[in-house]
Amino acid sequence: MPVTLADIAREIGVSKMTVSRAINNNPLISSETRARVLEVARRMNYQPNQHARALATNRSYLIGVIVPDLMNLYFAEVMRAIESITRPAGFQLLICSSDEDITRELDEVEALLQRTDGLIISSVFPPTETKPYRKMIKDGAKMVLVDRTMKQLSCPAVATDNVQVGRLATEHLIRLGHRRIGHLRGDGSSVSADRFEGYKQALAKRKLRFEKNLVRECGLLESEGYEAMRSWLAESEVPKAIFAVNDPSAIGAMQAMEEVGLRAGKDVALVGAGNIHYGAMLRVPLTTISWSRRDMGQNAASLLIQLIEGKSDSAKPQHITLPLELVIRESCGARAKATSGTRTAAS
Amino acid sequence: MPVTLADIAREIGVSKMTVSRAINNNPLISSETRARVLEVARRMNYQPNQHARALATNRSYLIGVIVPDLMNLYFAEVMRAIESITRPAGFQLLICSSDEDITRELDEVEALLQRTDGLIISSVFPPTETKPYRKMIKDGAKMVLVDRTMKQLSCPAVATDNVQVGRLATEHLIRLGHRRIGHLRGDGSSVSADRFEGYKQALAKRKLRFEKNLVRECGLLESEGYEAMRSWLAESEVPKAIFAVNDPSAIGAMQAMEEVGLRAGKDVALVGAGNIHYGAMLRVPLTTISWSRRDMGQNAASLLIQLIEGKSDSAKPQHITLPLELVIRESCGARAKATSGTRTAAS
DNA sequence: TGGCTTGCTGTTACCGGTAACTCGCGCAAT
DNA sequence: ATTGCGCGAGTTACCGGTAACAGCAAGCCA
Repeated sequence: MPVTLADIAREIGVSKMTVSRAINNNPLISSETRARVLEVARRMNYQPNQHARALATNRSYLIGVIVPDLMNLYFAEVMRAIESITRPAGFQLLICSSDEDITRELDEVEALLQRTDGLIISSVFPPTETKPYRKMIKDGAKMVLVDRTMKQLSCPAVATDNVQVGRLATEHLIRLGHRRIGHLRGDGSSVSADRFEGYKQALAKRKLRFEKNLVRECGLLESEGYEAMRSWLAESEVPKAIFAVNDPSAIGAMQAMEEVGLRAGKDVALVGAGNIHYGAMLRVPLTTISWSRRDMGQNAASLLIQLIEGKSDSAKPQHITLPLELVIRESCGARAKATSGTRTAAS
Repeated sequence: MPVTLADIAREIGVSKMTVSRAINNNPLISSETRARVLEVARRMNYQPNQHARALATNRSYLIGVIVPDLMNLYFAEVMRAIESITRPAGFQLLICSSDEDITRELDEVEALLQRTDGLIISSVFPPTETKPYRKMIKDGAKMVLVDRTMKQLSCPAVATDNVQVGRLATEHLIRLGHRRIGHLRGDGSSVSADRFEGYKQALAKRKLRFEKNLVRECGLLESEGYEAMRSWLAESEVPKAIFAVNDPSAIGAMQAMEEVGLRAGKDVALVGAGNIHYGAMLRVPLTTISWSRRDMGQNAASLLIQLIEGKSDSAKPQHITLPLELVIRESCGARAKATSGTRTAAS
């Protein structure tokens, strides 16, 4: 049904190849012929078959993106930034969500590798389990890690120093006078582990004792933050200051607190991480650690395109670390004047 | 580099076709042969080339989704619902954002039609301009409209009755005692037009005069709601009650109000539409009109899959309209007791 | 005039699958 | 013994592009 190169060729009386060359702006063709072909192509509403093209050239001009959670606006911002680079470069995005699930992530990755030129992954994998990815990279898979990285993996990556994230958040709470500081510690992913490590380092630096029962397991989803805080509230005394592994979990925790009449910033000092879009507009504006989602996405996209175009030295993959800043709002109890929060550059 | 059917065939000493049949569970093959093939395929880590398959079968198992705004969590919820249906059916999603831009939407649609089996579109087009889509559908394009529909287009669609949305919101404000009700009226899209129409109908029904200067042009993005309200505040008196075309614009307007010391729910009664995720958690929880994003996405996905599988009667495309409810929170000034808001079924 | 570029176009084969048809063989029925 | 049938596997062609090479006329120089 759709028009093919052959149809156009027949119509004008030239070969398929000539038409192909005209369409692709190949210089080995006279400008009159090209003009004629393009005119007819337009008239017949020719649309190249992308699958055929991909099969012949082994390039699909598709980039796969795997994020852990579509409902986390943090990733929406990163994707938007990715798109701002890939789109002008002629790539389209195949976006998938792993829903913070390892098995699902692996499924997605394997499916996407077949149909894309490369992947941008925010991986849910624990930092130790790099085997599957190691293998894929050895087999020539082109991928870039973003936000959630695996240090031992020889693969370009864009992230923040998550140990530093944990330290900044915890130190801020210590500075506010708190001595018993709790932590909602996320899952087994590298981000969670690193932020937890930063939390411990901050305590150690100020000679505060690390208490195991001040740390609660919790996922990275808002719903998980909510559940974690609910059970914490039900089971024991909750500390007066808490660093939550990320903004969604902090927001979930905040909700659970409100349900029992506790208010963040007054009864419990709360700090998150990620600076998601609605953080400043919440009932209690969220104090958080911030970094540029735009730089994150744009850098990741550029790195991947370099990989795809073969313009990067694959011997030593580039790792980009983004600078952090502390954004002080009300949830930590240090009332900020400006609505948008006081920003303190760091690291 | 990657393993192909031919490699496996050579390895075992059978034909490509036999391998293909084994992989695709074709019954015309002995179970011993199949077992042997599958074993070798697994051992060699065979991954079928999707482009070749798509070229040969004219099926890509890709579904394109075009939404107006990735940062609007409303659409994140819809996409998630779409995925919950398409994924088990074996399709992957190619997600694009039109950024509320007509030209860009058309670009995306044309690009996606080439590589997908069908599209789910939340169209930014004004309801009158249906020509491009009409043509594509005539040419056999498979598409389903979601949320933003075009009534004159013969194409399956899932949406709400947006006139009703405008009426419910406006009537609620009237019920609260307001007589001069303003409206942030969105753009030229059908949703905006319909909600505006509902606003006017509600006024007419209560014999309230429609005042042109109580209606302000505004887009559907949060930033546009913010800008619209800012200039409104700068230029003239803002009415004591406002129906904003959707939640993001309402939230943007709320921010602009806060900047000049006005508080939604106290100084100005504000109602949005869409019930986005953070609506209940905002500094001033947002009163809104709600409908199921889950049903919306799931229905749209099912309709499209029916279209693709050829199981639907394409003569009369199905239109699904979702029921509405009013969710009363604080921004309208009617203080609700429960945090989650009072829900009133309607329509 | 012959040989050599140069510039444009055509030919052939191939990318990696699949549809549709063909073929050979064993076995039951005639 | 012949026929017919069904099963399992192979052959061939094609999906719609593109790479690589071949061909061919005009133009230039010796």
